[in-house]
Amino acid sequence: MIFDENSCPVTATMKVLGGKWKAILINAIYHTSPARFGELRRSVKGITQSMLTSQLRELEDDGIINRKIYAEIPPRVEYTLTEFGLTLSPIILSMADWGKQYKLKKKKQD
Amino acid sequence: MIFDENSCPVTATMKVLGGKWKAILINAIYHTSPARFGELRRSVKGITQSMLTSQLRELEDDGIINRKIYAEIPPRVEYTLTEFGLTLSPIILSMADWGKQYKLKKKKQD
DNA sequence: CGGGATCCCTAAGGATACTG
DNA sequence: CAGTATCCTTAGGGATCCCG
Repeated sequence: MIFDENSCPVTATMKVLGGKWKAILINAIYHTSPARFGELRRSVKGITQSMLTSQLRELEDDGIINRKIYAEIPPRVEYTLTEFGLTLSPIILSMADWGKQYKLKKKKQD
Repeated sequence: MIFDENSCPVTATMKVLGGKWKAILINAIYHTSPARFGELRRSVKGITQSMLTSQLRELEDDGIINRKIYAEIPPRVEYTLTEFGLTLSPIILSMADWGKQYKLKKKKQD
């Protein structure tokens, strides 16, 4: 069997939620919907403004999240998962599950 | 709610199957078990020997795959998923599923 | 408040040659 | 056959400053 990087659907998924921040951002928006920009910046520990902006844009381009702008002063922007983004939740939730098991396993090794 | 990079189980999972090759390698070994080194090098298109070696080592260190060495000439090494590695299959399979939907969606956008 | 623009640096990834 | 060992390139990520 041939596993081509460009045709592999698993790799396609990894491109969408890969990198250091996307999975955690999807998870955060999933639990904090709607989520404001500053709210995410505070709750997602360690992320910089520029990374938060760029990752949110890429998620938006991929159809995972919605960006709703309110014409107010001061400005307000709210992020929510799209319907398509919600189809990721089984993956995110099972990843969260597995991550917990993995941490337990790691502790035993020490 | 606080989402800490170091405590987030989703991030922990991403560290295990993140990067360019690990998810596709797990998928490949899942479908080609036991998988020999050269076999993987041929079937996983585009991967180099050094990347294949390093990624397999990291997966082994994480307890995802087994590495069985046969004391033969010429040498033979077989890789299989561990029991713990098999617990990843729901994630991998749902990622494969989702990736297909994502590709369909992308095509429509063009 | 929610960004954009710019510059910078490390680490992930890749190419090549050699070996038990 | 299944790797090591080196060297090299790039892009992911980060810091800082500026703006409507």
